[in-house]
Amino acid sequence: MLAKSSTELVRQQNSALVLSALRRHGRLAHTEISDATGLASATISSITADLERARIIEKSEQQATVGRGRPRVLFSQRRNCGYLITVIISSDLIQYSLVDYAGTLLDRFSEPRGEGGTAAFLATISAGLERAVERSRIDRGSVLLVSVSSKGIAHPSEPVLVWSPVFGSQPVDFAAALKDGWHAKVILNNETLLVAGALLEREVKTQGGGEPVLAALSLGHSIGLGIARRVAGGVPEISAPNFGHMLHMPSGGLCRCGARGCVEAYAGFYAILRAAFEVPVDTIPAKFVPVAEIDKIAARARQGNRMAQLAFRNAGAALGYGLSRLLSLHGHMPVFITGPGTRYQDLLQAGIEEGLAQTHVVRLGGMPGLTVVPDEPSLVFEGHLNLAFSIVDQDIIGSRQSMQAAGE
Amino acid sequence: MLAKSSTELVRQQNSALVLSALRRHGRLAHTEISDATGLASATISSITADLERARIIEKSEQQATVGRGRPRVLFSQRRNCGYLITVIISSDLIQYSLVDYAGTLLDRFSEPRGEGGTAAFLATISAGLERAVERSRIDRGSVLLVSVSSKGIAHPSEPVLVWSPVFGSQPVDFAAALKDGWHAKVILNNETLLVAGALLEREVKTQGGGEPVLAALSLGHSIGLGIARRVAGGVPEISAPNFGHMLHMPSGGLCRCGARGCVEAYAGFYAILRAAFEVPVDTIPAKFVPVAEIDKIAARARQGNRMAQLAFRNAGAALGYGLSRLLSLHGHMPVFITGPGTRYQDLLQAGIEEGLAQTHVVRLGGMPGLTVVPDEPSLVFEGHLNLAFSIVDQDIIGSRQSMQAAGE
DNA sequence: AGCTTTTTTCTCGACAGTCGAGAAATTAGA
DNA sequence: TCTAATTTCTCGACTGTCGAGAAAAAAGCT
Repeated sequence: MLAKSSTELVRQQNSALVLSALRRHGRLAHTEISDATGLASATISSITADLERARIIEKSEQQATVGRGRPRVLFSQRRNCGYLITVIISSDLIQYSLVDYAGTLLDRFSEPRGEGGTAAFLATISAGLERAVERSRIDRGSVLLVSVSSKGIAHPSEPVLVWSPVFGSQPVDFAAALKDGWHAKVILNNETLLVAGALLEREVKTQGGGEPVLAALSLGHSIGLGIARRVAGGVPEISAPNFGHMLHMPSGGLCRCGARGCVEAYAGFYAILRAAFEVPVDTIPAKFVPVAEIDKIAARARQGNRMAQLAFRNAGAALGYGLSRLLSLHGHMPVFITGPGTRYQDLLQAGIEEGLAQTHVVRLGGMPGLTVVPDEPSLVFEGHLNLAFSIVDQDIIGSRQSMQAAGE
Repeated sequence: MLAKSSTELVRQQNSALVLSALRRHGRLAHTEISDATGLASATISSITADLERARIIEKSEQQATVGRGRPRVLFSQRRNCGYLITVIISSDLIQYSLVDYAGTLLDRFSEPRGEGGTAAFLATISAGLERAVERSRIDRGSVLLVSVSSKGIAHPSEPVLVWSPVFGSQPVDFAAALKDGWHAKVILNNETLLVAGALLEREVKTQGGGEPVLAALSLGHSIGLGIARRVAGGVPEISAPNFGHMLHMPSGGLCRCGARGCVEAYAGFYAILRAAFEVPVDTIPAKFVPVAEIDKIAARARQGNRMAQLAFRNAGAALGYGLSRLLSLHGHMPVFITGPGTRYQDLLQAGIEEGLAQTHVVRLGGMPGLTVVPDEPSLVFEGHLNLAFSIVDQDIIGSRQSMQAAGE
């Protein structure tokens, strides 16, 4: 069923367009906004006047005043229009970042994630959020959005972690981490989904004509995958399929998730460890493997140790077969590999390519582009900002009465 | 990048809404359209007046005149506003159907698809299309759309068959089947994609609140899969992943496509034949297997023949593992099984469930709904109409100047 | 038959939004 | 001080949606 349209929705859409142009380029003049959005100059006047009245954007006083003619007035987001907190959960740490509405990082700190069940975990996060606002003396009510990322599977609409390596299928509802005084919306996304979104945005920025779809593959203790697709004239579509726990080998090695034969049970760090030491594949996987441990195996492999080489090669093959299935089911697309596992790319590459090579998709469409992108943490943060601000902007514009009221 | 909006687009969107309501319910009164679309009565007046002026819809004279009050005037599509030809290509036949703008079937005939290369094949279709318009004495120029379906992989935007069981990776461009005098747009879609689209539309009609996503699995000589997803307030999103040639078993049985270990090489009719007769899995697959042949094997299996039973069970397992991968990469969704292979469902079922059961997605989300829907041909045709008319309507509305001009 | 009731369609004016054109503003340079 | 250049701002025309109520037309009632 299609949705009906109206003139008000037109204004909403075009306001969003103006804000997103401001996000992308930061601090724009009237004419520049007009060029970037394709809207008529008069429309820009009207929209910016509205947004200014609603205290969402402001004219920045400092103007470079270069060239002749009437000096341009630059618009930018009002910094204290609202705040955003990103919460990046990794296996041992939780990182909190406080960002203002203009997108500048105000504060960042990390805390150990601690032991205990989901309740203790949520309490830790709750405390972390409190600390974040108190350190910068910010009103809880002015935090518009808390954007959480984690490994595992997020509920498609609620901020609930449906499955995670640590808590299994015990659900974690991050909305419960906000106590009284907070009005923020909470969103939760898979970490690699954010990476895919960030990579897509980078592609768009550098060369607009790039392929509008890509996959991000994160290698580490667990295996993450995100897909980002730019659809014509709309908000990009990003998703995080359950790649790490897709079936690789029926009745195969035991996985941390309890099932058998998952991709992760062959390509995760613990699986590489298991294979290198010829431990039976049905032994319970190690909870956590220090990277140094895998580094040692990699060193042995690079010195010619057959068993170590085979461990990496089999891990690569599991990834390659998995990627071939991804391409079969989602269409051909380039793959960007990231995460701590990229340091073993030399040992994995052959297996990955072997796994891909023999399948129908690859024979038909050619080997997909495989690009290593090492700096995962900054991609995750970038992905947080992209996604979070697009939601915040949408929400702010959506609540039109606020704009009307502020106009008084 | 978002697209800019304008008042004209609003009218386009709302006109499309009116036309789609007319498609769904056929022959509606002013008030009914208003109810169905949520638009104000005055807006309906304006839009219907426009569409009538543009000779797209008309008031149907015959009114049931039941109840008191001013009698309602019913609107419906003008039948001769344009025509649509669907071309359904199967392994041995090509079926042509001529449909008028109101959606009523005017003519239908089938022809053998013949032998020879792609050029001869296109010539056959070209002749078939000519025959279709001549039999009904319809002007070639008034055919708005030719909607073609086939097994295989269609190009995402062009009407080009990128890979097919018959022609392999030799491309077939159906646009070339239209000679001079034709102005029709040509679209090509995978057959099972249309089935998925039709099933989704049926779900929407019967119970609006059903899950907004489903997969259609077509079992036969080859294996087809379509996914249909209803996104909030938009046109449904349908796709046809390359499921049949997704990797099932590394270095496995030889497939018709030339690769090894595809799902089809275990679950296609020729694969069941191969397995039942214990032919080595690397023998060249049979070009075509009569259903009677598989029926015989099924009869033997039902009488307790172990080898025949195993052939079906393994086919089922290949499907089950494949479906588990589908659910991993596309999220949990119900599966509708169709095609000639559904007559062996009793023999396949156990294997399918076995393949699904052990994977992480199914352990987490439960066994997906598996529903058998036998009548594939009518689903294919339904899918053609759904998709084709949504495109035709969009095009007609999109060309606004035609509406203005006709208004003179 | 004539009046009332009921239901539907049609019309009008208010309001929101976009656009093009051109006026107003403001600076650099002659 | 004047002119050219450049940007912002404003005005009127146009398109579109909406609510309210007028107009139309059939059924029922007296």
